[in-house]
Amino acid sequence: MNQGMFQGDEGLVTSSMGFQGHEPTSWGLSGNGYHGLFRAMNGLSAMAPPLMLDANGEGESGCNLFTVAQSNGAIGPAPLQKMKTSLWSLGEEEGLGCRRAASEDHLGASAIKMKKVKVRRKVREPRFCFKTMSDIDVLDDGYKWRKYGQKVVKNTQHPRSYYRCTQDNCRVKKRVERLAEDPRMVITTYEGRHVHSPSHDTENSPTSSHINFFG
DNA sequence: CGAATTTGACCTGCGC
DNA sequence: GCGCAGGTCAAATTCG
Repeated sequence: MNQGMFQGDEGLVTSSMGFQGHEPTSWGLSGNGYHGLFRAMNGLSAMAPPLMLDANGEGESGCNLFTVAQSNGAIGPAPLQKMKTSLWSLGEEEGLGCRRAASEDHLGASAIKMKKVKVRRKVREPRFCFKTMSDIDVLDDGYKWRKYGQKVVKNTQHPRSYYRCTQDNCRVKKRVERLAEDPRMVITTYEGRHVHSPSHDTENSPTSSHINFFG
């Protein structure tokens, strides 16, 4: 598959994924070495950087990680019969659906381009993406998103959607697109860190799995 | 009626 | 330098 990723052992997640509205702690898993995935999925809701992909000492900051999980749970508002999710962190130049890493620079700079300030952001926002076999495009990850654009990218018949966190002064963005080779697969790419907690992550998180990592 | 989405235009960077 | 491709803006439209 993608270069720069290593394919991890496969395992099964028999509960819902780390999206809101579901039991975040009732992870079921076969196989071992997947604690990192759990942390990652929880971190997902909290918009954790890739370095959160460590729990058992596996996975390090900036590492490339690829693992596969499967869920029978219902995700988001629409019940899914079956969901298959792959999660990986993105290295510096890594990106699925990203034609070139430089576009990320462009992405970062675009936020201020309207001010005619030609300062290229040196600091890349942490970003990672995961692949989900799902009928719905936008999974409920606990945050509120506003769509601000849609674009048909080359060599794909499905448009890519651009979302921004609706929270004030939270500049997290995500892109959602379907895999060209397999339209059943939804690729969600998160960029940035939330500066707040998930919008409806209050009662169903007894272990406070959605940690705010941003202090 | 306000919020969210849609969609075409525009901007920027990269490759040729 | 030009064209292409991706990302964003913002006015128009739709939705709740």
